[in-house]
Amino acid sequence: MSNNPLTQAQCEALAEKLFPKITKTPEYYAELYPERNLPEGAQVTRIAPSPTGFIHLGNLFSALADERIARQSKGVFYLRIEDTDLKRKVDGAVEAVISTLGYFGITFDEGAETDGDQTYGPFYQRQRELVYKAYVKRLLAQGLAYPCFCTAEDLDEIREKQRELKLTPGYYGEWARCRGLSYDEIVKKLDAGTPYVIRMRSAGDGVQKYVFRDSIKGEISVTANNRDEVILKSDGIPTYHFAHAIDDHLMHTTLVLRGEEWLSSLPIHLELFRMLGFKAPKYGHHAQLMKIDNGTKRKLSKRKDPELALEYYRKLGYHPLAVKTYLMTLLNSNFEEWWLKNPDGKLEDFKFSIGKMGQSGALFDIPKLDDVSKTVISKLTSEEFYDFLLEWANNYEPDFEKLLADKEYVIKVLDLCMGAGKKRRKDFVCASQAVELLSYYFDETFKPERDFPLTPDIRAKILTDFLKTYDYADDGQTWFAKVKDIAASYGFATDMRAYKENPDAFPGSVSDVAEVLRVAVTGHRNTPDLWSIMQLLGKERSVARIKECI
RNA sequence: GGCCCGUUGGUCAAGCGGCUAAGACGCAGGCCUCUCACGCCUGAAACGGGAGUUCGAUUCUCCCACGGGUCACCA
Repeated sequence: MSNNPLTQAQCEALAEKLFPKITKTPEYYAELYPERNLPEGAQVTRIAPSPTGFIHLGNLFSALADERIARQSKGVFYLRIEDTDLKRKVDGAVEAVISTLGYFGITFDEGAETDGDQTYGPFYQRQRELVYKAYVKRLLAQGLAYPCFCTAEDLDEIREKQRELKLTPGYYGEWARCRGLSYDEIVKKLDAGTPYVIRMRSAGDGVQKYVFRDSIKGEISVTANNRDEVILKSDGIPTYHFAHAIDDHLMHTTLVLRGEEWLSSLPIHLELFRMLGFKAPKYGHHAQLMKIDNGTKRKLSKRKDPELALEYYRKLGYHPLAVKTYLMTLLNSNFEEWWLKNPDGKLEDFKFSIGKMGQSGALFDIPKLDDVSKTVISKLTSEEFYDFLLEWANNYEPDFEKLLADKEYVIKVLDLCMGAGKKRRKDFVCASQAVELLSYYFDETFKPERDFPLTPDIRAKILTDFLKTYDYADDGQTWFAKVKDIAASYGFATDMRAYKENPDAFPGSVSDVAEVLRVAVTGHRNTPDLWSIMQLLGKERSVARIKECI
């Protein structure tokens, strides 16, 4: 007990004076939350967001890793709500966390608002106040914690002085004024009703270094903590540090995965675990997601980057599996290779390992997301993609939802647009983009750009010629033969190879003729097979659209 | 500023003392009996800098630079 001016008896008296109503002991809680009965090697992981109402990519990123590790090892993955800061609390935030993560297929075995096992609950930190206090009381009795009466101004003053002296700022050593308070002084302040916090009495010197083994980063050098960190705030609620130690011990978390911004407070946590007589969990600190801004890499920011919010992707209609898959490529460097080899493999089949998690901050790359997304969607059946579009439209695009009402027709359209068998097309990136891509299949959204090749008069002639021989009953080959005939009648090349070898020998080619038709019918220059489209649209509509262009 | 983490093509990255330094996205070019998409082929493109250890450093050590993080009664 480093320079504690109080005697053992005084410590105990103080603990009792401060927390007379706390009668449950650490032993009681140890029994209440027994060791989990899990198979060998099972990992217990968790995500512990604070209910600020903002769920971002980083949350999903770690949740994905936590979930994989737990499920893969037949362990437990739970949700704990860190609502110790009432200033940041937002109503409905917990529901938002669950629903948003749920959208991306993340579910919990236990935790807040789940119907899983409640043995280790409650999972809201606010509701665990008495648990924390039992441990605070014990620490007090052991002389490992003490009340501190410093005001915010006092602390500012201390920091200011330290800054002048070029010392490390913080409440430690001789700067920890209240650390040396006598029993009488403490009692006097307490009786006067002076507000206080409880601080841990650090035994570290802030100098000694030791090597810590991080599950992701490997060996890292840490300096022993020497700060008398606040463990219980003046409102009687613990700080993150303390709640983390208590909860993760009592809930028997085996692996804590968190952002590397926590690395600097690791010494505090380690000391806390030691002080409390707990075995510390394994830690894995992962790098942050970054973005490129004005040529420099920086952390994704809540205020400046809408793409940080998960809601952003949901709104744009990215398929949840696409976002997950992309995140997985960032999460585990060997995932992509595996995915290429196992194109039909499910995410769950991939053997995820924390050791393969990246060391440095990955840049979130939308083009790459889009590519992954196209692939993911191309693996969906038309039916599945239809259901996805429908659900999205139902939430975000009511007009589009109306168009989807004719399911039979839309499925046929999707069949065409997605291609069949091995020849899958990869046109679709997300639902909002699909609305654009599909626009010409519906009269309501058909807005032709009419960007024709060739001159207006020749184009009109081609269209007129086409209508003369057009027969809806023709099969694709017959149809195309007729298109070729038209091309030939204008002296256009009908053999594309010959045309490409000597383009100047012809005034145009069959591709120009097809293009004129394509633009007339769809309003676009790039579409899937035109004959099929016309079959789908039906004779009336196709002919009408062509006539309109003559 | 102190402390901590990081630095391989534009991006994500493999690499773990000896390699023509993988692969993916993107980009450029080409091929695929009408465009596009798909697919395939080809190409351009990288070890931040400086010392040291070593027969030999992308890989190990140190220094520097740069990037990031953190120093709250926020998590």
